[in-house]
Amino acid sequence: MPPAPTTADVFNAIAGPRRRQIVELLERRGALAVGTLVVTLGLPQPAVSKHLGVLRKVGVVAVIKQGKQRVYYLEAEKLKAVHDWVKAFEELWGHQLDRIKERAEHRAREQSESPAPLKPRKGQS
Amino acid sequence: MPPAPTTADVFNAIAGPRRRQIVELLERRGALAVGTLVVTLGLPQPAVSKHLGVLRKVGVVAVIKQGKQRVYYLEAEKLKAVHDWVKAFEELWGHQLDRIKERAEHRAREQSESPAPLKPRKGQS
DNA sequence: TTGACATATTCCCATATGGGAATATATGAG
DNA sequence: CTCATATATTCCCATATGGGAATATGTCAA
Repeated sequence: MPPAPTTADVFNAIAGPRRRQIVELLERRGALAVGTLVVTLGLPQPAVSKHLGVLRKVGVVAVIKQGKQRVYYLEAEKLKAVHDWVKAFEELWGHQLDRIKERAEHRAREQSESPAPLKPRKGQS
Repeated sequence: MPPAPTTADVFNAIAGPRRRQIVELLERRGALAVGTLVVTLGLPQPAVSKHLGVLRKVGVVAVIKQGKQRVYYLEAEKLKAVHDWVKAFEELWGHQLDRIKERAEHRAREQSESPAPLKPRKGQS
């Protein structure tokens, strides 16, 4: 039973710094062949190809075959999902945090659930 | 040599769906004790505590000791980093993508670097 | 003190990951 | 066809990860 498929979504794709670097490069320089990324990142070519594979699988980048080269470019709409998700918390970081702490202390009164998944220790004597 | 410390930043923290779920819950319901999260997520308590540990380590959540309970709340400013990063690509998903593809094909002319990290195959005769 | 409750920590295991090394595939040149 | 270039794929290894199970820590009540 796969309760939570961790991988293969946009959030996971941009979790790695290297992959974020690639995305930034593709944004600043428009569209780049693998070889250019290899030189720029200073990574071995297979590593770059694998990162590009992850980004491509989730649709953050796409490829054009240009002769023997593969030119990668950004598909920025896929990043919009991330943008939208974080945007939901935008209003929060405008408010002073102390209020949040107060709210935490206030609402803590209501926290008294009995988590069923807790197994009894071993049966008392 | 750690060329790129993959872990322990905000991007990595929200990469897991479970952790994103926790963040969403804390936003919608304000501040929650671990037990509440355990019940809501249907995860065993240790798992929840570990996820909270990851989020806390990067500062996305914080804790208040409330009696025996630990009440967690959001520190939304940490999410701002993600917001800012994605925002840099905001303008891109407003433009039609065909132009980007054209641009890719256009710029592909300039892609002719010689990746040094490529080892010669076996030495030609 | 002891005991119950709430949470954290540790150990274990299966899987995913990044990068290195080697090899395979594809495409163009001749 | 063969060869070289450009990239992708595979194998391997060390490390990280999520979740289960068990245990430890902390805090309150009596």
